[in-house]
Amino acid sequence: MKPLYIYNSLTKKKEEFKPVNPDFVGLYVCGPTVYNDVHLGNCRSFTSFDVVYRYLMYKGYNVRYVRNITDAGHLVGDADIGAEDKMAKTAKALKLEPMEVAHKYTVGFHEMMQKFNNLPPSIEPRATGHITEQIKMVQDILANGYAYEVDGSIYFDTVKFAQEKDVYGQLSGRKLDDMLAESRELKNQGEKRNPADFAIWIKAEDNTLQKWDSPWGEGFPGWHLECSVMSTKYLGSEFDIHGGGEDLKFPHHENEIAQNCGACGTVPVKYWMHADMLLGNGRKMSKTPDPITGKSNSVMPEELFSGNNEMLSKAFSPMVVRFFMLQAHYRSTLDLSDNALLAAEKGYMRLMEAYHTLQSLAHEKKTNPNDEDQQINEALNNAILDMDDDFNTPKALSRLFTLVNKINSFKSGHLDIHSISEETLERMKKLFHDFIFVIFGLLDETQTSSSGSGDTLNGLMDLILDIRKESRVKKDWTTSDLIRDKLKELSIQVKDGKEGTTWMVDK
RNA sequence: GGUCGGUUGGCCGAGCGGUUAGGCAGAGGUCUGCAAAACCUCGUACAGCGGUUCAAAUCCGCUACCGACCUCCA
Repeated sequence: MKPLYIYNSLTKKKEEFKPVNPDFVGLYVCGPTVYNDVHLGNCRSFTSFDVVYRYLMYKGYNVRYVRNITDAGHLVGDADIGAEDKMAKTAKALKLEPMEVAHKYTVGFHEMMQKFNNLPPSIEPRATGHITEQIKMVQDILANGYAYEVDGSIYFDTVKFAQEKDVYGQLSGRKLDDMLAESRELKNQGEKRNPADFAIWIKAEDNTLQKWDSPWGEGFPGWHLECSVMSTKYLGSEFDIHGGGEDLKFPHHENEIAQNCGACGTVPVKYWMHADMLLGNGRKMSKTPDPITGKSNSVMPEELFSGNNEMLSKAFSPMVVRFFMLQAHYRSTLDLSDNALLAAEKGYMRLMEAYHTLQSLAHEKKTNPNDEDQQINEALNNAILDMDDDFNTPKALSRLFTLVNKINSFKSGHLDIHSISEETLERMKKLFHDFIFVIFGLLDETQTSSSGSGDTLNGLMDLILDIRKESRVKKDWTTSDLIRDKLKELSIQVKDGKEGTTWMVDK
């Protein structure tokens, strides 16, 4: 296996990936809090990690991919000063049971992941399904002296932890002293001994909707706890990769590390990966309304698929959006705009068309050695090296497009197919397929080829194009152009080539 | 205010010391009955200023602008 390099947010360096247990990979990704519909920004980061998951498997690793569903304990604001629970807020607003809210948005989330062709994780644990384990971890942390109880709530003692373990702040690049100095006068620290402390178990009020019995009375777990608990439970106290959005780095992931370390003394994750944000109007796409404009800049996936959004000139299909995301590196911000999506759509169609063309190329086993052969193999090799270099999908995609050019040239006869060996052609067919469908996870949304049989549309198109062919032979341009123009109106593009006419459904 | 990151041609985006991706749009050409598609050719972009170097979009410094995190967000 060729080495894989991953940029590790913890060390801020690219490092060679070496799994804790050879051939097995534990991958944990922070999932959604199911109190609201997923927006496109969420989809981007889940798609980024879907490619990571796919590529690890493609390399031959046996991957256990755990992605949680947060359905409890996620607060808006500070726990100690009476903040609102996200689940409860929605439940009250919609007059639903919290479990109903969770279910509704979990179903919606799954549907959306499917539309984007993201593979389901191996395990998708829920916070509410792991209350016992969370209580146990709170107890462990208490037993190790890194937490304290105040009136039925348990707080993580960040200051003590930071003093005793040289771990806190490493991931987010924060110094606890700085944090203390600046936040001293700003915040109401309530029950906490220190503003940097955070709740790991929160005492329930009378009107709290989701609450469980614990040694400290009725309450519910703190937000960061579920990830610590569930990653440990399913992947062990030390596992390979933990992914999430850049915005989760602090405080969520930093606190996660603190909890794990506070409970069992070890740092949980070898490689931290953070996906950068999707931008809308130059700003992070967020469900939370902008405090100045009062408007959310988030684009909902449905709006994209329907075109029902003022930013968009038309509808875009999920695979076009996926392609659009693949054209940027996961660690870069990505700017969504109508123009960019339009460009992605063209590129996606071109790639898919070339894929079909490639599959139809035949070789007569006679070879005139040429450097085309070498160029093609080089592009294929490089595409793999690009993926090995921190999952560089845009670069790998660019290699594919150099092949698109070759493929079209072979078809049109500008290049002789026999300037490459049969092995190279077969290798290109195989890898081109693998990249598009297996690694990038794209689906073929194009309707093509008159070669397909049995299909009504294909049959009709064969018939129509036959009639058109007849009229062209008779130089009846009026009829042939009428057919072409009317089909165009129906979004079917007719393409006359040297070896006959093909067609495709335009987006 | 603190911490971190970004600024690449008309747009989106790779590259992160020398060989100057890719997609889209644009110009010219080939092909075509005409188009479209495809193919060929073209555009010399790296925020500004200074420095290091034989060599900088890439390293260092300063300035400007933008953003993320520091409250909840993927």
